[in-house]
Amino acid sequence: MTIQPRLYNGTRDLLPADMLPRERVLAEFRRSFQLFGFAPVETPALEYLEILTGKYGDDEAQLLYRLDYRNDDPARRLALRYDLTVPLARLVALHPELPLPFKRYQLQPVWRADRPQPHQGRYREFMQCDLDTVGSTSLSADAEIVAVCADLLGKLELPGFVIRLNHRRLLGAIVELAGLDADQEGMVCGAVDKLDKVGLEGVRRELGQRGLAEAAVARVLELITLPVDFADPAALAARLADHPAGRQALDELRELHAQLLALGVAGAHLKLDLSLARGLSYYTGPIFETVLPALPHMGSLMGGGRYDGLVGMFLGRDLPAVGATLGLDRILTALAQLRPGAVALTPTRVLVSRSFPETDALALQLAARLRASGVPTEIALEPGKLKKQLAYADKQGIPWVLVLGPDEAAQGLVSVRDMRGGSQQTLALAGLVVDQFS
RNA sequence: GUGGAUGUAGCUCAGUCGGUUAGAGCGCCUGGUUGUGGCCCAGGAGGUCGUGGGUUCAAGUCCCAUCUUCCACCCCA
Repeated sequence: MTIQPRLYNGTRDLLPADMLPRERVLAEFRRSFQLFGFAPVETPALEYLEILTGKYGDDEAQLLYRLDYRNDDPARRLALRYDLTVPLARLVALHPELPLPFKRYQLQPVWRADRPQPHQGRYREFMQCDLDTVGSTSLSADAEIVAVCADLLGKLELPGFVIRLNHRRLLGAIVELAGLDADQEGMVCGAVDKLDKVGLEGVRRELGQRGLAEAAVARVLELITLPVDFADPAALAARLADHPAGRQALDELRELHAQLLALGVAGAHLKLDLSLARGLSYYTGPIFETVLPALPHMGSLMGGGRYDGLVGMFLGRDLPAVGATLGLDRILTALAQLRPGAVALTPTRVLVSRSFPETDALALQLAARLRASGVPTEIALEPGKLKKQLAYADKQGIPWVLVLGPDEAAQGLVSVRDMRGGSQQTLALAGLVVDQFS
């Protein structure tokens, strides 16, 4: 009786062909984060349920994985973390000794109980790559976060990525100017967020269906479709003339934009977009999100914003914060869809074959020498037919095979076979140039 | 969570109006002697037809249930 091997939907095994590109991208992430002075942390997969609840919005109850463990005691209920931002807020509140501003990055999986859609890079267990600055109200903190993300997306050669920028208080101003109550903001933003997907009429229909008066709908649509441009937001600014908070939010976005340009982010990647809303309820200031025009079915690859009230929920006093999340799995899915091609199955560059007892020790010594020079090297673990060893190298995509038999050994030589081209040459064993293998 | 599909060999899929030992391509294994992969040739292994019921003389094929996976929406990474 064997147990049926199976995977929970929305989780996956990552094979070498998945992990090798993944590790490359992760290394790039770490490098960029540290280059901007962010330091790594990790937090537990498990948190007390009460830490996580009440932070994420309407669908939270449905999406949070609660653990069926000590469910009798409400104070001890546990859940799998849903993101890395709330655990960070909890961490900061628990470590008041940390010097501020605290700049940290965190690369860890999170869990969400929604319906998986692999083609959209959507899973129940997925890796989030977070970057946050806690303890600064400066717009430079916001700018830095966005700049790191732009830097990374550029390095990964994601074509034409667009960072949409908006401001929570600007959305609030629009709702007020449309003559609506503040408690309708969430609903309005939710509908407005779909503008680029369902179009103007789609948004109009949804707002109508949700009970908004026609006149109010018209005012909302008029405001969010105002021609907006960082360089010349005149029309919007005019409409906000009598709304100081909205006016200030717009000024903040313009300042953010100016700093991003100064930090070297290309203006073509930046777009002021009044329809960007974002569902997480903890955002309070500038918000941003990145999608790829080439892959409209894919959700956002990166998203974030300022959340000045979240840490205060744990600390008792507000501590400002701003951060972003990069979706590693989604980025890798996007890259695979945009640039399909052969992927490596192994890091091995050289296979040292073994078919001859009399030169076996010599072959092992050769492998040791290559490794000492930094060349990822395998030895044939089961000496035998050379044919099988070559077939193995071929299937694994190992580019070089070395053959060191009695013929070669007698003259101090080694045969070097190029598996991709199919050519082979015999070189002096002592003068082997390892550079050609790396 | 809402709506729609799907399930036959490791993978991608055929399988007629229900009818006898369920097929193909790819992959895998062995061989085509003596130290050489890919291409070619010859052979071979591998299937509870997702699962459980039902209809029928007879079910991969029809009906019901269930599970699985996928797609769109919702939301987001």
